[in-house]
Amino acid sequence: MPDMPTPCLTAFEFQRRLLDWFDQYGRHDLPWQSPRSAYRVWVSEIMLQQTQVATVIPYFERFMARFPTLEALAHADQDEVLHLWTGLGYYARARNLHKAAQTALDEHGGELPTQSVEALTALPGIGRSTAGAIIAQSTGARAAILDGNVKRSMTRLHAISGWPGKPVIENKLWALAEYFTPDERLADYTQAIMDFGATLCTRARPDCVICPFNDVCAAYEEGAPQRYPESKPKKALPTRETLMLVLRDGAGRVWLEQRPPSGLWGGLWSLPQFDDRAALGDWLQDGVDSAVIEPALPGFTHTFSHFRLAITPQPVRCEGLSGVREKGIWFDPADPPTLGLAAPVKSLLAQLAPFSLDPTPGP
DNA sequence: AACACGTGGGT
DNA sequence: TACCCAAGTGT
Repeated sequence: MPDMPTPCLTAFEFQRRLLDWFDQYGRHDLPWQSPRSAYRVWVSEIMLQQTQVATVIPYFERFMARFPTLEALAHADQDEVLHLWTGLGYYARARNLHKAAQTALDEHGGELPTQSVEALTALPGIGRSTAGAIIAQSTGARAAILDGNVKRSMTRLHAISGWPGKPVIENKLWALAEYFTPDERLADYTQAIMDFGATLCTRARPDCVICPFNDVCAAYEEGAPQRYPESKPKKALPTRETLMLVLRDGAGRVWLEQRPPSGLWGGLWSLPQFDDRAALGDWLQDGVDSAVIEPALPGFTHTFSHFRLAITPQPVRCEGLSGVREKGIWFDPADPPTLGLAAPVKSLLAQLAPFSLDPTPGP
């Protein structure tokens, strides 16, 4: 292990203190802990990527009720998988999960290949850390994880400067994570190190007074544990402007189209989108004779991590639209289909429900 | 290496 | 309020 900082404790002593703390204060009743299976742990770990436990729990319960086994998931339509992911975000996780289930069914006898980190990371959506978490929790074999909790804990215990996302820093953190990983009680240790970061060594207000490592923590010694980990370098937030139309037929149904299989909201169903008004003009001339564009809904913007999306919804009254575009559906807002919808689109449609084509003079 | 990828919670 | 960021991975 080149480049490993001097550990704050021997691996054995670190494990003893952490597991003692976990036995008393750790979380022992998370939904994926009982019953514990490779499939359930896998699904939970995918959902938990960049997503907090409290957010995941209801999604996990619904997902397991509908897809109790890897085989059930593999046989499902992607539309239904994305439907259960609606609102959770990072939809590539759902597409990759679905694809990986099919691969496991076809090439691994219907089981997750938990024999090695390499076998697991060959599946889409499973990286080094997620592979370690699955192996440790479902088989008990020795495997390390390096999630945000471990990164925060390790940078503090060893006063490691620099943004942990930087490869040189990340390598040091992986070396420490591997070093501290025990040979026994792997499931407990893995849960313990995450619980420690999530509930004690928290980002804004770590509870150092009751921390089992406060006598060896370099950041605590410096008097400012919250200084670690250092922040990601910030960049300007671009705004993407786009035009999304709300098209309604005589029955008040809304026209939805499936987005491309990758990229933003990949595979989800959404309103027809146009880069600019010129593209819209072409499209309307293409098949709609009597379209009337009238502003009715307020401008809509949604802020993402890396950009702002400005949507300009405008209802279009038209006749005989079906056939204009090949792949789309007329969607009744009062009768939700089992299709994936992005959260802002779902919200927008919900606001649309009482809307009708009755002549409603604007203000 | 740097960026894309969602959403909701915390301060 | 306006950031920051959470059980990361893929390109």
